[in-house]
Amino acid sequence: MAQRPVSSTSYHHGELREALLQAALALVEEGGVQNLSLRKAAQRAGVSSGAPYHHFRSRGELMAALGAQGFRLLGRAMSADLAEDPGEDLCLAGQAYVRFAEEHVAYFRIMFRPELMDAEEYPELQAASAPVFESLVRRVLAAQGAGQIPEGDHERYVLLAWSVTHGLSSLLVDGPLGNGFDKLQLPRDQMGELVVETLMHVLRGAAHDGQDAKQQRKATRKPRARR
Amino acid sequence: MAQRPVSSTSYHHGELREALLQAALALVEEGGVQNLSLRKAAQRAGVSSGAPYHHFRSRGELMAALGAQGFRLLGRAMSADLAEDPGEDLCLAGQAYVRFAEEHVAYFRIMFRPELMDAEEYPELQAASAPVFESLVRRVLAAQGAGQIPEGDHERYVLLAWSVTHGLSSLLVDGPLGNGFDKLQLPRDQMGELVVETLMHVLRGAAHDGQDAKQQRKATRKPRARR
DNA sequence: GTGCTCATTTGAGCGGCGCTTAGATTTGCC
DNA sequence: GGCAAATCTAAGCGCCGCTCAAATGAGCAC
Repeated sequence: MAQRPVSSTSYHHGELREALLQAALALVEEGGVQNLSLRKAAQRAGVSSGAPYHHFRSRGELMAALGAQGFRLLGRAMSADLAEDPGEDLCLAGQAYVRFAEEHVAYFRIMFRPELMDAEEYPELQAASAPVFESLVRRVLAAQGAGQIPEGDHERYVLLAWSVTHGLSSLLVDGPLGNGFDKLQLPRDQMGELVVETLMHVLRGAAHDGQDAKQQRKATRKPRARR
Repeated sequence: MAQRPVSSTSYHHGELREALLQAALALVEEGGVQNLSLRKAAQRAGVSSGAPYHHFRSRGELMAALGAQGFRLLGRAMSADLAEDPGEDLCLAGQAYVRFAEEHVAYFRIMFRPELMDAEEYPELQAASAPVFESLVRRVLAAQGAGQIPEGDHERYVLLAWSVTHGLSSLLVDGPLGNGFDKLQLPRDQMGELVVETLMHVLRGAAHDGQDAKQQRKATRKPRARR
């Protein structure tokens, strides 16, 4: 059963699975997803081209394993910064999402390519990505409870927040051909903070707006009569 | 110079370039980007495996051509619905963006994979995608002028709007492994309308909010003194 | 230690891929 | 009719994912 000899001069590698994952990630970092092949990864790990198939049923399964790693990293990154204020907390999580995409381009590209990993077959992926989504919902509900997001159906705000962070991340990672971004004056590495803050700002504005309207409605019986 | 014999029983195909593009799109629709190979496309068009290279220098160039087609379609889709009200206009354009992604998954997947088309080398792509971005900026400025988006630096709102529509589209197309979406009660085909409307709603709220604050500031000299 | 078992690894091989090249075929133009 | 250019074929190179029989060695019972 090979218990990690670490110095691998032997016939049995011992840590081949980990070595393959590491090599695969490096290959993606160097030349994109298309640069990742099991043969190259095997070569880097110092084994023959057939060896990987004892640890991964297919290239897709290796990609799924990398994707799961990525989701676990993302989850940790989003839980790293905490804030007392629920709105601020949501804000930090969103910014962490975008920062993760910028700093781990290779992971991000793999994570959202379900067609590359014969997804759905690999429950590890589901298990790794579920907490990320759940924490988002939790944060949106908390922010709503604190009156920093308009009341009512929370799902639309979950989807809105997720769309914004994921959209900006995708645009940064798979760039729009340099066509729009280059025309914007904003520096790339500040877009995450700026966009998430802007969204949070307008959400708070709308939340207060709604409260005012409601209070006013209560007082004067005239709905939507602001200003 | 072959002038499209249409009924192609001859040695020269005559419309091979178009036939290849059509076959390639069909292949992506059937099995994703990974299912597209020049050899298969050539076979569908009834020519040998070397023929495509007289019309496309590489697989990437064919993808770039498809991507350019996609951007032109997207541009047309976003200009289809017009509204008098600038805010409503921006809203419709955003919803058209998401609808395009849902209805033309194959195109959408190709358009935002710069690594698949040796992008930057193909000015056709730049030319096709630039108008889409420019129309977005124009609409944001118009909505700002009509007081439906907070004043000031418009770029943050351009980026916000783009991120929302692109993010939701990406999530719908490259699905988050069914992990989050399946837990939401919202029907997939209504997410586009809902999210874009929600964003526009909070933007309007924040815009009015800012106006109120400003007017109040003018009157009472007490900044941010609302409620 | 001896011998057994079985996961691991090898190496050869299959079909498919992107892309190149040499040569056959056709077209448009003079 | 004849010619140059464009188009297409056929063969081939190296790489790919994946499979399989055979070789290897680690762990375990004794």
